[in-house]
Parts: sequence; structure tokens; C-alpha cells
Amino acid sequence: MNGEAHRVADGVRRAIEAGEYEPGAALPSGESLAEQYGVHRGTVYKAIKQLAAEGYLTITRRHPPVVRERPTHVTVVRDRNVYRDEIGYYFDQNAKDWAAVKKPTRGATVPPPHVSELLGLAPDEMAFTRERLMGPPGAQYAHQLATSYLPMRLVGEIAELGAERPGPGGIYDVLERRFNAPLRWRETISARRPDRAEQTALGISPEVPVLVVTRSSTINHNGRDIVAEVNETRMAAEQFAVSYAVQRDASAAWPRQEEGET
Amino acid sequence: MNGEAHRVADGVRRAIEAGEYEPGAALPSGESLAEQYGVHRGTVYKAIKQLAAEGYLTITRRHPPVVRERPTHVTVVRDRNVYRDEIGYYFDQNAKDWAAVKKPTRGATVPPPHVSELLGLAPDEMAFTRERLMGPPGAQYAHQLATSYLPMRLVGEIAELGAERPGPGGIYDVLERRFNAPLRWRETISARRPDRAEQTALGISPEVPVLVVTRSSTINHNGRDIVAEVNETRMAAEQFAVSYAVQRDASAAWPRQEEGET
DNA sequence: TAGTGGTCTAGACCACGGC
DNA sequence: CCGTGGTCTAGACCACTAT
Repeated sequence: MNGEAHRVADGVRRAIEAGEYEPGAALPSGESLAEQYGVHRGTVYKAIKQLAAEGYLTITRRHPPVVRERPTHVTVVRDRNVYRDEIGYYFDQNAKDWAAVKKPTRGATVPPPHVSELLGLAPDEMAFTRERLMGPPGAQYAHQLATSYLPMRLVGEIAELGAERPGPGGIYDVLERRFNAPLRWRETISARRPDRAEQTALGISPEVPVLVVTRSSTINHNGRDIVAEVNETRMAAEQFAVSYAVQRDASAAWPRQEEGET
Repeated sequence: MNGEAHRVADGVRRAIEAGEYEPGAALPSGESLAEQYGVHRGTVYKAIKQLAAEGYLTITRRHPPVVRERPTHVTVVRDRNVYRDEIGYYFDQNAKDWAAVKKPTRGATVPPPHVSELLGLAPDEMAFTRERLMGPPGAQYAHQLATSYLPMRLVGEIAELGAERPGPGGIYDVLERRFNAPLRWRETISARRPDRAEQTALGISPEVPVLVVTRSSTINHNGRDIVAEVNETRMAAEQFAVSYAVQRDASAAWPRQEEGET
């Protein structure tokens, strides 16, 4: 794992951390770095890719690599509660004031397999989607990328769900009003490497993992529980973490009763 | 992004998925694959690295790549509760019957920065560690890699914490007995690329992200809350997900009172 | 000693953006 | 048109393993 590429990567990394290249500034071209370090351009290329994987650089075709803003270490973005303000439900107190980086888009696609399964759809069945890119005011890239999946059948029955603006409180209020029952949510967290769209939207390299929070919304309808919506939020794993308090099951009550202490 | 390397990767991937190579079997050497596809060996090398990144292969130095067991998609490993059985607390109902793949080790290291911060240690201060590799019975690789960090000061005061076997119920029971107070836990989830030790222990490539669950144990001592232990569990993100139910804050109670419905 | 993965150089070609 | 990143080939070298 040692070698010339490593030497170059270490040198450039140190230069970035020493502030020799400002965040947002472009690096010298591969050719000139090769000259500077006395190695072949291909070797520089590998070093640059490595640094992009570590989150130091964003690389674009036909433009020199750009130094990313300092990875602001881990920010907690969730806890185990859902809150409500005058607008509607929200799940993330930090992101409350975020704005859409781009106008939300609506469409229809075949959801990823685990989403289809949650919604009870056939693997190749289409779903209605709504996509939002959210970020703090003034951010260059989106920090979170959220896609909401709804069964076509449901959108057909309840026209407001497919509207450009479903009204105050969003689709969750529409659902609770329509079914006259409370929504229940479950969040599942995993991680994977980003696809092309996620790389572009979040400004990250293929090697930087994204944290995926899949939230399913369940509601009771005629005595049966149905999953009405699945929301998948993706964020760069190096910048975000998800946190929650652990709750004691009845079996773990304290103080404990039936244990003989010495 | 298209090219010869892609063609080779697609071909080999299809062969694996068609079952032409059994899980555990070795692939042909790079040289012979290069011949077979009519490309240069370096191109094959890139394709193989890509497939390893996708989780299909495990690559080892100087040995042909080995086909990994089919990534069994996402397995939920947590919910928001902590449970207790006759042995002690446990956080994961699925992993209840897992066994240690290797004998647990004890030692002392400088913890990662976020762990030091949680424990209230100086960035370069050492901590007592206990490391376990857990997996289902008979597994080739460990599925989860857990490290427990304790402040040296605490281990000095309470000798049982540093013992090879802290007794039934583990260190959590020791702490609750000693401080006569209940532990409280918080879990924070993020993801990153694995370091060398994690790659070896979990049998994954550098490009496959690991999910990191950091659990801090807080206990009240003389009226102050102290973080007595931090446990960091790592697992391959392609195989595991963490799931929990979302709870309604008081602001999000249902049915809602003060809203005029039309 | 032969064969393996892993790395590097040298040189070539392509697609595309900016001049 | 030139310069950029991105890719591929050809050929070399090394460290190590299996024989």
C-alpha cells in the first residue's frame, strides 16, 4: 500500500490541511503536480482519487479538482421523537430552518427493492415520487436528499397527495385527515456508496458513503395497517450521524427486583 | 465511465450471479482473465477492484480473488429498546445467540476523537479497551466488531471492570451495583470506510462502508452525570441496518386539539 | 523458481469545455 | 484549437507464496 501515489497523496493532503489551498479553490492540474513530485501523471491521478475518496476534494471532468469545505465532523441530525410546529410534523430539529436548494420535483419511478417491499408493491411496479434537496441557507451543495414514495393507487384515490403543494402540513396531514387515524413511523438506517445522482446533488465522490434513513409511515385503514408512504433521506456519512436514546424494555427495568445481590 | 474495465466487470459480475463461480471459490488469475477478455492485465485489475468494492469479491495479496457469500441484503439488528435476560442486558435480539469468533482482547489505546469527547478525555489520553468479534455460529468472518472504551481512572477505582471476566451481567451490572443507579444509553449511528483491521476482521474491501453504532453509557454519580463507557460496534453496511420506532413528542400528539378543520 | 497481486512509468487516445 | 480529466496498453519491477 506504500508507494509514490501515497507520497503524493500525503503531500497534497498536508498542503490542504495547512491551508495552502483554500476551500473552494482549484488544485494545480495533474500534469503540473506530476512535475512537482517527479512522478507520472497516472500516479498523480490515483493520489487525487484517493483524496477525493477521503472527502478532501471534489473532482469534475475536465476541471481541476476543487478543495471541499472542511468536513465539519459529525453532526447529530435526529433523535427518536417527531415534533410538530405550526406548519406540520418535523423529524429533525437541526434541519428545521433548512431551505430547498432546488425546486422539489414530482415524478414516477420503480422504487429501490426495500422500498417496494415496505409499500407492498411488485418489484417492477411504479410509485409516485416527490424529491427534495435540502440544505442550510446559502449552501453550495444540498446536505440532504429526500425522496418520498407513494403507491400510485393511493395518489389516484386522494388527489391532494399528488398536488404540487399538498397544503399546510404536507401529505402527512392529508393522510391523517383522510383516514382519521394517527400515522406511525419507523426509521431504518443503513449506508452505501452513492449513485451518480447523489454524487452530483451532494457534491461527493463515489467512494464517500452516504447514510440512508428510510422512514415508513403506517396508518390504520378499515382495521388494517397499511404503509402509506416511504421516505428515503440520504446524506454524506462523513458529515452526519443519527442519534437516539435507548429505552428500557420491561425486562430491563431498574431497580431490578428478583436478583440476589451478594 | 464506460470502457473495457466496465465490460470485464460486467462479465465477471454476471458469471458470479449466474453461479458459475461458487461462493468461496477462487477466480481465475488476472493474467488469464486478461487473455479471456482480450484486454491488458491492468484493466482486469481495475475491474476486479470495482467488484470487490461492490461486495462480490474479497481480494488478498498474492492470491486469486475469492467470491464472497451472497450479500444477504439488509438485516435489521436493533430497535430502540434494551432488554435483559438471565445473563444481562442486550441491545440486539437478533444477535442474542451469537458467539465470539475470537477470544475477546483487552488493552489500552487512544480512542477515536468522538469517543474521547464523549468520555471527557484529553485527545491523546489513553483508555482501557475490550474488543470482541461476534458472529453467528459457524461464520467464517465476524459480522460485528465491538470495542468498549472505559476511562483508566474508573478501571483503577473499580478493579472488576478491568478483569478478564467481569462476572455475570458484565461491566454494566458492575457499574449499576457500584454507583447504585441506572445506566442510560444513547446510540449514534454513522458510517465510514473501514480501516485495515476492520477489513480483515469483517472480510470486506476498503470501498465497502461500515456502519458504526456508538453507544454511550451514562450514570449518575454524586449528583453528576458521567459517561462511564463508550461502545463502538462496526458492521458491514451492505449486510446490516439499524431500525427504530419514532416516538411522538408532546407537540405532535394525536388527535390534535387546536386545529380548525374545514 | 515460477506465478501471483500490486504498483509505477511511458505513451497514447478520447470527450469535452473554454478560448 | 488547446488543456483538462479519464481511460487503456505495454512493459517493467517488487514482495511474497507455493512448489
